[in-house]
Amino acid sequence: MSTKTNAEIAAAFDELGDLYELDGAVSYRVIAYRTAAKAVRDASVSVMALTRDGRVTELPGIGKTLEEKLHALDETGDIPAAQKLRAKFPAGLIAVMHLPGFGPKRARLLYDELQVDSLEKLREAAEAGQIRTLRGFGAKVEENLLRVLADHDEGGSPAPRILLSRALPVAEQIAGALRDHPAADRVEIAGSLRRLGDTAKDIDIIATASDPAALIDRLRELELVESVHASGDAGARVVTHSGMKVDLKVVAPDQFGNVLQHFTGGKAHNVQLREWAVRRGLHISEYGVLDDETGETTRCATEEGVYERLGLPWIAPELREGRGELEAALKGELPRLVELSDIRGDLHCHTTLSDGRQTAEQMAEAALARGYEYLAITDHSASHGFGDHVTAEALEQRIEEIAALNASLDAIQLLAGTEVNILPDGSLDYPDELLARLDWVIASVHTSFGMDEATMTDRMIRAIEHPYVDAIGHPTGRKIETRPPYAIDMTRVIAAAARTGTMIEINAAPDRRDMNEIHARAAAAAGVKVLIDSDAHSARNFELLRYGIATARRAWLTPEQVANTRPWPEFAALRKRSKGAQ
DNA sequence: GCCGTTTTCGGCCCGACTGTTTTCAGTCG
Repeated sequence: MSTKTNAEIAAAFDELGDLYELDGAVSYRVIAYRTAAKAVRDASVSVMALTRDGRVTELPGIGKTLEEKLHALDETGDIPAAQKLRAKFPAGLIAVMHLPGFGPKRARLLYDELQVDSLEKLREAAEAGQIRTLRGFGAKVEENLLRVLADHDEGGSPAPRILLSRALPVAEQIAGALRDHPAADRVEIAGSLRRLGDTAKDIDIIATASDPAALIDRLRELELVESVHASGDAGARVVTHSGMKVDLKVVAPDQFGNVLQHFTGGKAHNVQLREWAVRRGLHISEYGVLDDETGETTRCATEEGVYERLGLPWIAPELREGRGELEAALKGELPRLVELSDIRGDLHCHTTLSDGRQTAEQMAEAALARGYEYLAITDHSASHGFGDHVTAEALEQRIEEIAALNASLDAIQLLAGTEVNILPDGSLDYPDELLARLDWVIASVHTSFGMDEATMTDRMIRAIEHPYVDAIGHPTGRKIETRPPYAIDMTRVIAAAARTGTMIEINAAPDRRDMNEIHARAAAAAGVKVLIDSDAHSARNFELLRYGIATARRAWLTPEQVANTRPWPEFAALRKRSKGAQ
């Protein structure tokens, strides 16, 4: 039997949490399973490997009982308690429980009283007017339910998430417009947008103003606003023409810090922060910090003030995911996170030779304008498969062109490179003699995504072991909105990269951000030098590096752990080909 | 079910909203 992935284990714990909830278990037990599921999902190493090593209880939220369940999952592929409860509750009941406005209590009552065990049965009961007869239910619930079920039928996606690169520029534009208003004092973006996650649900803005009504009016009148859904003394909710919800809250200056902290989240971070505070006799909310001893609530004008009141240093929003940041803050071990200004070169971009829009010279000039010290030109290789392939002969000619360009450009080092395809068997589609003549080789998978995990992982590791492969590009192949990652064991990939001195890229293209923050954190911890690359297909695309930086920061990466923060001579020596030569 | 700068037992985040209620339960973020 194959080893369960962290995602599969997390799903098993979530399912068991749902089943226990239906079974009426004390809520804290249910919460414990959900917490454990998150800890597993966020773990940067294989949880099953930890289990076999007897070290899994080192993960926060995993104790003796869950350790036993992990052993069962490993040995039998299932958890006995889950099997028992699945026999007790039909699967359709869990779907009922997850409907908006419904939960375990309501689902259970419907099951016990009306034998509702599926969405179809639920609809029948609602249409027959049976639901309003139940205690705690009424006509309103029944009406809302029928509406929810109708949405469900139309494949109604509940509040689609928006890619960060679409939401953030809009949020920044709105925040900028508000800041420019004379009534504005402080204006900040909050929510998952401020934490720079892959996607956001909506745009949250927190502000203070000398004249709140005037600032709220300013928002309502912005050209990009399509409609106003709610508006009052304390804020407004509007929707943009592009369909994004925008929430503006105007608050008193002396509690701006509390509100910004509260609405920045994330959920797990805030829960942990509040639990931690309770143990010290403090209670945190968006309104302030209440001290049990004095009965007084402290309001904070700044976010720093909130953390300081708790005896903690300010924590960067990108770290606020409940992944150990409180413990690190307490010990004074928060990382100095990598910043855009630390980056000295880009090791992955395309030109008109393959599918890019600008020439190598234009790309070099754009990189120079960004202050880069080096740039690798990495067009697609011989079998790219989309009509943009670069033959071996063309690449040989390109090497000469780059040499000539380098002679004419003093301030930047150009690298003659390639983004070479990793073929299904793990071999590369240029001869070794040609790869040896290049300054830089990044290898990526662009075809045959459907193979099984072991085969795909072996394929990738064969490329990693190739002496002329300096780095692996977008290692899981995911496209956030359109394509899941192919099956690959990143634990093995990272181990192979660490062993061979192969770098792994964080591809900054905002629909990729691949590797993701979990893998990037694991890679750095394993000693892999991480790259942050734009994969630019035009000079303008260099701007997208900020999204790679965001992923790196969410992965807790320091400049030291990112290879392309180094000056050129140091970076040059870090390449596998340089090490091999010495 | 987890966990300990009070605790190995007895706690376990905070507030808003909705719809049902006549003081609250359930759900949500």
